Amino acid sequence: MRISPGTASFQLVNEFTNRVPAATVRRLSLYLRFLEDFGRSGVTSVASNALAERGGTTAAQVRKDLSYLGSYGKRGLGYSVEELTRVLRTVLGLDTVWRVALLGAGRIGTALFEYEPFRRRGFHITAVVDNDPAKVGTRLGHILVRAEHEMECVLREERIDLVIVAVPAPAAQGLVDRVVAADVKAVLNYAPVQLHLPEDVALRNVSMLVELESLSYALTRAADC
Amino acid sequence: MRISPGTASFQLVNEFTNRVPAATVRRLSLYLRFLEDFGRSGVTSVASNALAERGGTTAAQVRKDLSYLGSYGKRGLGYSVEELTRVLRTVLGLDTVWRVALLGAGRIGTALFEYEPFRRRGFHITAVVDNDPAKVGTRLGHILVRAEHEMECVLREERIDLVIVAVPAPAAQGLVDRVVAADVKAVLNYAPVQLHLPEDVALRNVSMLVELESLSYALTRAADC
DNA sequence: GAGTGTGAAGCAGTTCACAGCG
DNA sequence: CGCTGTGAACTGCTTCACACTC
Repeated sequence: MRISPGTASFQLVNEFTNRVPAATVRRLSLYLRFLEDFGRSGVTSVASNALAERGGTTAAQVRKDLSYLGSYGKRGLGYSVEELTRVLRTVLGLDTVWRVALLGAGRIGTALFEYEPFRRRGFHITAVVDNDPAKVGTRLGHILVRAEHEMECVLREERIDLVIVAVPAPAAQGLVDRVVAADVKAVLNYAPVQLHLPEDVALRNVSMLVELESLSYALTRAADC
Repeated sequence: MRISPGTASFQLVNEFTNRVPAATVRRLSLYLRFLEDFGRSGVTSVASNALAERGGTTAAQVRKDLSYLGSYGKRGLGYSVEELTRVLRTVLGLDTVWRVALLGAGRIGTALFEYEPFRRRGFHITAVVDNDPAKVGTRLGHILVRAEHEMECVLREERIDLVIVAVPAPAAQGLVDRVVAADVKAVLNYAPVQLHLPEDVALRNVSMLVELESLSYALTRAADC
């Protein structure tokens, strides 16, 4: 039930990485960010309540979350910043470089393309596709914008792992159908539509409007109490 | 237990709008989008399973969600597209114009500023603040970019309801502290930090990285099974 | 003593199943 | 007969509390 603790190049066993609740996975992302900050400021050991305070949760939550990965804490002391950073990177799959294609080079697409932290985390946008003839052939950074009808070729040539959808809503479903056919297994969707795709393709939706509207709901509620 | 159904300008009673689960609120946003689509294509009545199919949930979920708002369905028939659209707009607080300030006119800020759907939904960005002297005094669309030190004035003058934070991570907390002091009650945070603010201020975080990293986790899991 | 790891309890959101109405 | 509305069962996440270890 315990991963050999002293191993330098440890291997995460399936039993642990299996069945980590989705809510926990999202928090692991945050913890990793905090750990990196702590590391930069020279902290070597961190307790669950420090992570909790930083992330707006409780210490119990942090410990439970981390316990899904194994036993990396030292009782009476906390967690080694360096070790835990390494573990989280591995669990989240951030040891690899992921090859990402950006579909849609409009406002949002361009902003995403230029968003530094993606690259720092190993998400390399190595292909950009757009259907606007005025854009095809131009460059985003040093990446050539390719025509939409070439997408299948591009996905194959660049061995794309993951696709970011930043095209207008009506175009999105048709495009991801082709993406799925080209055997890509992960889609990050910024288009304001609900995409339908097979079970084995991972999908996350980022909706700018949903968040704003939930704030609007909160404001309305606050107003009449 | 029932809101008088025939009233043209109906009023939503507190008992209903109270305690709608957050998860439901987010789905209501989606349903509203679908209803507007249905409306545009001339559909006048829609059943729970149609909404469910469109939104990737189940019919039971849709009915449960809508039941928090009252009884707007007709048994054997479904929901009136027009009526339900109206109800959702009201519940989500989209009958009002919300006055929004954008903090940070960088890549993300600019992209958000130019994102059309915000305005269509009644979120009007009426102020932009940045601390880069090169940007202050220029215009984003027809909005003058103001200096960061003027923020309090701007928030007051423009009677801002809601703030979008799109500044670099290190600047974010200091800025929202001032925003909170200026009595703004809602914050949409795009900066990659966990913000700490009083209970009575609504906060939503949009993290580009968290979503990508949860996909990365999913890809890693998929690979070794 | 300080702080982890974890069963068990508690809570919230989802799904089921069916009575009830149009 | 079709489809809603909803208590009841269920599932899964969070919190608690405490034994355990460094």
